[in-house]
Amino acid sequence: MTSESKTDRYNVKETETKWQTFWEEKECFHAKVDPAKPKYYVLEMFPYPSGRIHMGHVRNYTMGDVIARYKRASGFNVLHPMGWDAFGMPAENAAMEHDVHPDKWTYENIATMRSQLKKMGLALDWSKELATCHPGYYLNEQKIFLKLLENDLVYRRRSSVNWDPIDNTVLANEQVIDGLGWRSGAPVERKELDQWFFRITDFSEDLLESLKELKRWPAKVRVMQENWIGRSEGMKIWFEMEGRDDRLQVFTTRHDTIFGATFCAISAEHPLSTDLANKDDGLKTFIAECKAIGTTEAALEKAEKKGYDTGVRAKHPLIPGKTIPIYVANFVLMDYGTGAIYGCPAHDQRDLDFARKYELDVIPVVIPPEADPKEFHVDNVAFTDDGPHANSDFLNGLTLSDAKEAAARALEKTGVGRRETNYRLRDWGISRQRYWGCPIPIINCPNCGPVPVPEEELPVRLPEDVDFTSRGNPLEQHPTWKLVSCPKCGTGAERETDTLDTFVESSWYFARFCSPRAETPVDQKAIEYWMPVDQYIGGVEHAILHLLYARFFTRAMKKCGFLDIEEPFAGLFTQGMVCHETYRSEDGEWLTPSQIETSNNGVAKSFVDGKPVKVGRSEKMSKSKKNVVDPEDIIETFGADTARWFMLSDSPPERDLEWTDAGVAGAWRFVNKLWRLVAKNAAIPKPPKPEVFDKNLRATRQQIHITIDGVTQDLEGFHFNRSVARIYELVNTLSNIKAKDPSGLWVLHEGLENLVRLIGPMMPHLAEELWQKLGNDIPLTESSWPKADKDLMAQETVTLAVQIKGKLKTTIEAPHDVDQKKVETMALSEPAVAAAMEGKNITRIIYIPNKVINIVYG
RNA sequence: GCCCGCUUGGCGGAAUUGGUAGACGCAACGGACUUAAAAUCCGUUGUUCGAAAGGACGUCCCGGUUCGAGUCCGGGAGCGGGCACCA
Repeated sequence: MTSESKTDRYNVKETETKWQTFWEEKECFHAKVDPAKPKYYVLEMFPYPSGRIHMGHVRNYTMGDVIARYKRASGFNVLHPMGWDAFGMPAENAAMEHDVHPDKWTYENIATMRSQLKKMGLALDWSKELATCHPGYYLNEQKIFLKLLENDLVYRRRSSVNWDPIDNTVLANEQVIDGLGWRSGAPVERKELDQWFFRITDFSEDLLESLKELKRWPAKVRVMQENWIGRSEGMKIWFEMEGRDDRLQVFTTRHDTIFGATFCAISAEHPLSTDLANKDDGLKTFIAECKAIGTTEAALEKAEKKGYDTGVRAKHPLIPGKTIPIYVANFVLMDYGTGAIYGCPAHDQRDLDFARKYELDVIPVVIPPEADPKEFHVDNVAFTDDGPHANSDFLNGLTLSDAKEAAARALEKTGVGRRETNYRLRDWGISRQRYWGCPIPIINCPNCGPVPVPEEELPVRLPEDVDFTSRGNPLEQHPTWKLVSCPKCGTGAERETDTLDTFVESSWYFARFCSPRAETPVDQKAIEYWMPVDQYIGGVEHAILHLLYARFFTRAMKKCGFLDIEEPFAGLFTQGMVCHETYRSEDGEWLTPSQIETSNNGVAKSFVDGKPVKVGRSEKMSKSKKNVVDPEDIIETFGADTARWFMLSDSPPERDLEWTDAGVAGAWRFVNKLWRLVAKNAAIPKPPKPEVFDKNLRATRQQIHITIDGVTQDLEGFHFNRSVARIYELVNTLSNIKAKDPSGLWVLHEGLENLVRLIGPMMPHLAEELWQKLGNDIPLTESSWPKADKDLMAQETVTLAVQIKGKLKTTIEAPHDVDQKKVETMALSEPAVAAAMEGKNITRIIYIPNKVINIVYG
């Protein structure tokens, strides 16, 4: 007890509060446009204000903060803002469940989370804080929307939603569980509504091509977006139909297989399906069945592939007199291509499964190179490789690409086909039948149709007096809000009651951060200086939708003259999740980690009732599985620096992190170890620099400078865990400096000063405190990043591996860059090598300087 | 179902371009200090055979390329992310 005197133990609370206050009062992190300085914009994906911050936030913001502080020390003018992605469903759910207004709920959550984030000691510019649910934000979003509308980037069409027939409510995909509504339990139907869309597909090619330029994005994210956009070159082909005047338009990428076409399939939502269903009750029933599947691609793909023969037959475009059946099929998407396909079962697995099920013909038109055209047939595995064509008239013998070309020409010549590039990407549906979102600034007039709300009447504010007890969209239920007169003709009209998808807010907030209080959506001067974001950091789960929407929106804003860049994020880093073991009681109830006691023999018991607990594998921290640790508890007990350090140690940032008590304890021990090491030695003044250093001290200095260099490179490359390991090694070395003569003391001080500067971005409070202890008047936050002395880093000798036939025999010490002859002599005279080589004939020696020498014998 | 990842000791991980696998941390064990405990410090720790010296095996599995493979290629398994209304 008494040995734990004031000098031994680090007073975390006092110190962290001290420096947080200091940074705030001095406005250290307020960013101002300064064209004389190079800028650096660091941004972490802003949080949804769900209530309290979680470990995922701590990890995300710690990483961003390390970059922000490191770049700042390296001389950049850093913008590092924070805000709230404040619109969304949870606020409405809270309103329904706890009778609290979404506005109140959201702002209270923001207040809580802001104070929690402030305790993390982040180098944030809080003066730029914004919340997307604030009218100051959504006013500008409405302005952008209207500009987009003017520029023909917005349109309205019918599109389906998940409809709960009991609650009379549109459901999010998340609210559909196994095809049933989450509250009512009723089977969910697809229902068509008039909805607004952004023309993201206008930019398909550009969004795809520009991915190549995003050099500082993870390759996997670029690949995912590439596949998502899904460019494919193919043909539109028109099939005439027996007994009908219209033609069926299909899209295919395998027009070389046209002679193998044995059926056509159309989507249940295809106009032809609707038309035919009028006279066919069986088809009507089948279409209803299709619409019960749901709207997600996964549900459609997993559903059993089914079809319904419409009885209408399509005429083959190249074989006179041949007709094939037209089916309505549940796996054909109306939104992709033309909503109609032709099937060539022999060369497409899904078509083949379908053909076998409905006993349709299977005609092979491509055969394996060595196969006999007369013998080859397809059973239950489609042949999808390249090969000579057969049973295909003028295509016979041609390879896949030649056959495609020839078929395309023939189809174009007769006017029944046209080459076309198609994209899997669909236009972005932005209508949401919900209250807590940005109102769409449109008035629907019975005479004029949709009319923009005049700019001087913006923002269209959300009404506050809303009722969440009835189901459906509160805006639509509101007695007066929607009743207005048409701005054009003055007759009675209705406001658009749909609100915008919350992805719209997150598609431009990064631009708004540059000038969050500007009267226009963005301020030119600010945006030109700060944009693009130099480093964006967030979860991989956003790899496609959010990031693609933001890329589109930036282009759309450019087209409307708001800004002059295409790509919002020059650098992207996607971090892993924070996981924890899961615990269940004997009766299967989930338990929180704080309810668990683990005894010395490793048996886990419930802290509450002493009963044994089943320890499950580690999973992403989630409320539902209760495997959560509250960051605030950790910060209260161990301080922000400990939490931050733990987040950065061990796990590579792109991978999942396993949260363990032992790991936190280790980080906490290290914080104290550092404090003791520096506090103890800072008391002894630094002597003048000596002329010479002995061998050990030279090695220590070498390590100090290698560490500076290594940590710098690690931070640049997002390898925080590696820099942590280097810092541990340096601390071990510095702790072991025995000689306290002037030269030893000088080196110790050199090491400590640099050490403190290196930990600055990771443990800013402790680093500031130690920096002050070392006698510095200028705060660390205003000090520059250390520079490694390359001369001191040079290695005098290296350890070489000596291998025989690739197997390690021994190692030898040799001068750096020594030539091969000398190494050979040294290696062969090693006893272990000599013994192993006795009587053997050397056939080859491979020498990789400073790494390895490999002796190969006959 | 489709697209994209990941898999290395008891555990988290390191190994910059194909060149000494296991750095660093955690846990465990042994020791020092202490009346005792905590804290701290020192040491051992991939598996296996061996008293030791030393040997063999070893990076999810199977196969290949190479003087040499955790790293490259082909096939497979398990786990995770996304699939357009969760954010």
